[in-house]
Amino acid sequence: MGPPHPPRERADAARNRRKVLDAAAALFAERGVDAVSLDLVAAEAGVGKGTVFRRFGDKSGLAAALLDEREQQLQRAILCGPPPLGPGAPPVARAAAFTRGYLDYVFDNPELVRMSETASPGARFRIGAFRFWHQHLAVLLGEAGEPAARASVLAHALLAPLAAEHLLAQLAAGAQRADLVDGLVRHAELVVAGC
Amino acid sequence: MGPPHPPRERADAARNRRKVLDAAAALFAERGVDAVSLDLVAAEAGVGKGTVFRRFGDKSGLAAALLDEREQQLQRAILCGPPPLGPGAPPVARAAAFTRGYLDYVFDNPELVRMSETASPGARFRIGAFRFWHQHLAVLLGEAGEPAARASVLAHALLAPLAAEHLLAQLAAGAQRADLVDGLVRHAELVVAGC
DNA sequence: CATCGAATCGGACTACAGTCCGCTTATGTC
DNA sequence: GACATAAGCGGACTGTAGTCCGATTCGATG
Repeated sequence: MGPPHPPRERADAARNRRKVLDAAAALFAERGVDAVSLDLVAAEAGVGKGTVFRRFGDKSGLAAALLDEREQQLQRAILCGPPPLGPGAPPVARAAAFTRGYLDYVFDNPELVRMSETASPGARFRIGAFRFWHQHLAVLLGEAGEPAARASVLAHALLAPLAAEHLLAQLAAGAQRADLVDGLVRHAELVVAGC
Repeated sequence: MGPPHPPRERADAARNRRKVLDAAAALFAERGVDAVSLDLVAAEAGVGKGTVFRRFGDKSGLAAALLDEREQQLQRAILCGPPPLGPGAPPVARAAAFTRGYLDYVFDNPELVRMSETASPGARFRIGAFRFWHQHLAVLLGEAGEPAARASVLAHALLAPLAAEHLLAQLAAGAQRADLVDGLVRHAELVVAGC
């Protein structure tokens, strides 16, 4: 058999995706994530509205695409980076390191993360990355001795307070970033240590 | 001085509020919370659109108004009901009882709670009730020995996974309600016990 | 290079959230 | 009971999310 005609992305499609991502990054940085409509992104990118929606679905998909690289970086560090974030350290230390790493990721661009999580209802859980974080924590909890059903729920409990919306709400209420990191790392340690 | 003209609610305003709440309850129950627009609620209630928005702000406000009674019931039980939910029991037991009570409240009407939490961004934290729950847990954590800044963050961490959106996502992913309750009660115990 | 099938494009279109302001109606006073 | 005042009403209006499908462009093939 010859080459199975791998369905490559068309050249114009790739070009348009870049134009949209560049325009979105510029507009988000300039005016703030909330003040930018997808209409505007499309106009600025010089493409039609339908193109933006077909490719990214909604604003949360667009935000997720912009965050993709940073996110994969963290995933790689977990899968094959040095401990305690990567494999090799005990579960409590890995969970604490994950919490720090994830908070760094969120605080890097909180508005964008919030948008990727909340633009459409349940968006956060549909993202592939969420499953990755959840799976990682559930495995750590399993290693620490929790039964599977409970480990899954506790993994959710560890991830829930890391949502950008929660963090931003606490900052807006006057909390310090250092206190958030401190409290959430302790939270992770307490839960994984399991008393 | 005479009576200071207490700004009472006008009779027609009260009548309209009832009409809107009744129409909303009926439509939400019949078609599901998501499939009902406020336009439709206004039409069904026989009032203008502006009336609905002026009084309830948005769909989350309307949902919150419908939940108000059930919510105050839980608040009363915490403030002056019998232990372990009410005062008198040790912090760990009270936090566990709160978790059970709150989950009962959410599972009573999950779609409505989700709407009250997510219709507008950050809605959950603006509701007065959220502050109440947060304060309650922060006090319990303080009694258990946590310093104030950390107690506030941990109280957030206890509340975050109780969001209807999280619970519904887990149910949709196949989790059982009993496992959620079990895991989240344990979560609360672990955090308040503080190792 | 000409042709063809299919993937992609783009903007008109629908529906909804939320605002605004001239009109109506209730309430308290004489 | 009539009046003055302010609170409340309601629907027209604006801007955005998201859909849809006829027109266009791509890339492979002979």
